[in-house]
Amino acid sequence: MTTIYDISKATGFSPTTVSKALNDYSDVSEKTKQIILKKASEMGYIPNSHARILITKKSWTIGILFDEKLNIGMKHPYFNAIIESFKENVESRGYDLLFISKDLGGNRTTYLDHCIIRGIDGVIIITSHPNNEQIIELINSDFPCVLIDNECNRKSSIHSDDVRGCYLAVEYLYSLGHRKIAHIYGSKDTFAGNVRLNEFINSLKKFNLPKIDEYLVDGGYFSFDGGYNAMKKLLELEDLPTAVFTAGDFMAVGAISAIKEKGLRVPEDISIIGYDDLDICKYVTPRLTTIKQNTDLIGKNAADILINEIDKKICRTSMIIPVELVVRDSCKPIK
Amino acid sequence: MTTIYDISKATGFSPTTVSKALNDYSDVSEKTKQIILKKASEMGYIPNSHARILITKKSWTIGILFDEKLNIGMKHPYFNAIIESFKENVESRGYDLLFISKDLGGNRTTYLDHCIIRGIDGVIIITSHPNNEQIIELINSDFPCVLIDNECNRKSSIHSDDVRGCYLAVEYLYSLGHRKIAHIYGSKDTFAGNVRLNEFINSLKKFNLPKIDEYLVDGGYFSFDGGYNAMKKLLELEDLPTAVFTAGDFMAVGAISAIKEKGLRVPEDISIIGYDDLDICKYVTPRLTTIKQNTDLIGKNAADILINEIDKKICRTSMIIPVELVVRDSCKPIK
DNA sequence: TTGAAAGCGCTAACAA
DNA sequence: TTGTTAGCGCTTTCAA
Repeated sequence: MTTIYDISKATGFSPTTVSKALNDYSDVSEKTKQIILKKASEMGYIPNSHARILITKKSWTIGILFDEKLNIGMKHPYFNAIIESFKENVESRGYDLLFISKDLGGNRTTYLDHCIIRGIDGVIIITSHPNNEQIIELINSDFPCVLIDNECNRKSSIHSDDVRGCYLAVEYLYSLGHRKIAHIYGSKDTFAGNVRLNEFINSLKKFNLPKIDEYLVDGGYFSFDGGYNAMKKLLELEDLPTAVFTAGDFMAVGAISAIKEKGLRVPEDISIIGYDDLDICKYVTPRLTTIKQNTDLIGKNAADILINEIDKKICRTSMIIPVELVVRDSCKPIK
Repeated sequence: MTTIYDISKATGFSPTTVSKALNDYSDVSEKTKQIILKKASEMGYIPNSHARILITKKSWTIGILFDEKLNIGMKHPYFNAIIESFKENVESRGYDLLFISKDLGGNRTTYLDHCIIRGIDGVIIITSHPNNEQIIELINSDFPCVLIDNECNRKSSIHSDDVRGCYLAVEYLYSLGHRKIAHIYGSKDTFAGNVRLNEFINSLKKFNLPKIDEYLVDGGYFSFDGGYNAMKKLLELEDLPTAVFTAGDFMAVGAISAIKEKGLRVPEDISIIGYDDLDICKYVTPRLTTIKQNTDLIGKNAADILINEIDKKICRTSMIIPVELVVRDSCKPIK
């Protein structure tokens, strides 16, 4: 391990000057800088970030707190897409990404403690249960945070324009002539599940469609099985809906599966529209019509917001990202 | 920021004793320990990992080097599943996961330098291009590494039993009566693409089936489009294969799409078998028969191998994980 | 333009 | 069982 002291000895300059040269400070002569840089390279010098962080208090690390109920962790394509976009953006600005767990070095720690212990500069929170005690502790602290797919008056947040998304879905189905529209909603424990359910109901009103309680079914935590089971309930009704809007694509695929099993066809008998625009939409049969969430923009802007907060340029931002209708093959005009 | 000095002053014990109490050393009296712990808690003491790492040289951090050509980064479900399993395992042993990029703090660094600067304890490498200069530098260093889905005589590695996987695929198709079996292979740049192509050919031999060059088509980097385009080429042949083995599930789904587009049916006209067992297999039509790679075991064991290496218990391990045939609906006996 | 001294927060020898 | 001293590798005053 070469240190700046080794370089100091080898070049005859003081450690201070070596440090300055290495960090490209202006108060070192060009000549000295070149000598030091050359020697450092020869000696294979590699800095030690911990020593540096200890004194500068800046770790160039952003934490990622990923905690969701589907319990498939990183396998969830929607969150993954956001994380990927977030990661690209923060990395290009020189930050590393560190996963924040509840354990560290074999000891139990809270999320907030973990962030402080590691000296990270900020944290992005992706969670399906924002009422978790530890998450609340973090949100109530003055640690730089951005919440994804949530809202909160203490911290910055970013999510899709679900008001518009739900409206677009209902409007599209309405324009195809559907009047009996059901909704498989995501668990009311979740921000997205709640908002989309409310906005679905609001959108019905806008088109003067009645709210029918039997047409509102809980699809759980946005999974295939949740959608499948919810659709089965809908299929037991006397008066079947002609279209179903699901709060997530996985649930839509599950619903389609239940419909097929019953011997009915999508979209001939029942139209289905999803939410998210996961890759899978293109690969299922029929290809899924859906509301696209722009994961690229969500991740990218989450990074901007967080870094601005870290740099103390901005205190708090709430951002809403546009959605769009993606028409494929799972909806059809009513006969 | 409370430090051990603050606690030292508040309790009257020396910083050393405070440190020992906080770290649960045995040479502190129980009474003293309790006093210190109580005070620490009162004062809201939270340790500083950087100061600790600086002296102990152990960061309780594992790097993850994720670099693949499909260029969808974390969105790839196969690698994600492995990372998720790996993450769970290392976290439960007290390690954090840090993504290793090529930049740090705004400066360009190589992967190896990045690992050293951050003082991480080890790194897991997931890459589709192991011949990258920087990857080679890392592999040739004495930094603790585990390669996923690759082999290398310098470092530990773990991957699926592709020899058996390809055999199982061919055996299954053979048992259904198929004799004209094509293979859409993954790019020869990749470890998996190469091995599976070779083992497909070896398996043909075992069943005395001829190797037909036109039946071997490059599907690129395991993508839907790659499989789609490769299948289109196969469909132009005079003498169509009755079954196609693809080196990845995405390519299989792409191939199915091309077949349907041509007006043929899967599995009635052409049987398709994939590789990976991604979630998507269950959701496409027909549900995809495939060779399952055990991502849970790969991730879990990768963690074990790496941690054993970090703890200097074992120098190097090469591990091969069993695969299995998962029969669904995309293959059919030949008439 | 350069360097001496101090210290970030912690742990590890060693002595008491 | 407790404390003294030194130092991990670096940056930051401040003086020369």
